[in-house]
Amino acid sequence: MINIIKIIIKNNFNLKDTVTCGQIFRFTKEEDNGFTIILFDRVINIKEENNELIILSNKEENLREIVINYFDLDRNYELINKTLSKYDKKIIPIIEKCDGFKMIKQSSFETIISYIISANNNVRTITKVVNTISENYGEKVIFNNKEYYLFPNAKDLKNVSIEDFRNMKTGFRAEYLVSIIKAINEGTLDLNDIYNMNTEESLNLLISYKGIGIKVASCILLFAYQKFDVFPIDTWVKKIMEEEYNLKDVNKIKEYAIKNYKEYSAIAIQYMYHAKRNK
DNA sequence: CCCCAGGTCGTCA
DNA sequence: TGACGACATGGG
Repeated sequence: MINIIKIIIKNNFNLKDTVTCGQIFRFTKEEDNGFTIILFDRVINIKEENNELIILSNKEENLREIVINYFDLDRNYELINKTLSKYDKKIIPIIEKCDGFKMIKQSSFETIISYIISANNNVRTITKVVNTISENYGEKVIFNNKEYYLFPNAKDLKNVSIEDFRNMKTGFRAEYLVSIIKAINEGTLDLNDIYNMNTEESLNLLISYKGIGIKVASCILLFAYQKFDVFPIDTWVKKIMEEEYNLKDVNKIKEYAIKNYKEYSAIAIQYMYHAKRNK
């Protein structure tokens, strides 16, 4: 039988907002307010209870470490939030709405594929497409007597054609997916190299691939590589920055973020996104 | 039939 | 460099 792992929550942790805010796409909300999430090589069920996280998984190996790492539970967000509010008083109510919010550390390959699909798309559709790809090419996992499918790795997608991707409703992004999957399988692109690169180098590398522009590259570096000095400015962030700060132009927003949010600009922008999109 | 969604590409000046 | 239309798909 499956063992239960319990993790005591030391700092604030808002499981619901962290999971549902649009960082990740492969989860389901359960009736008991817990979540079932597919991450890396396993499926977990997680819920909050009496200041503890209760976790079940189909795979116990390193489960505690993997969950703590995935939800970034050891990072001091109090300090980050203090830094953000230091030069910008207007962001304080936004930060308060994001209390307990963590930046999830995702699989690099899954993040790249998901965020190429995210271009000019909405969260619901992205979720549907990413799940379809997983169901067709990912490893099947049984958990709680239900079938789940892991996100496929690059080798699993080696022979998937543009037409195949089109049939999975990726739209015009199909050729971009095929192209970068080929680069990874041929070894011209090694996703692990990016961990050792600085932000500018890694941005330049990523945007050299078709389908990855500055916004998608920023999301990849934020969500998979924990580079916080990027600017994932999407339509929602543009809206809130125009309403609250009277900043229309993307470059003006960047300028403001560099000046006021320093090395944590991406987290500030993520807070803005969350505050605006999730009302 | 319109507009919009975690934008990017190619083209033209 | 900067502006601008096209691009697949689904929902409001």
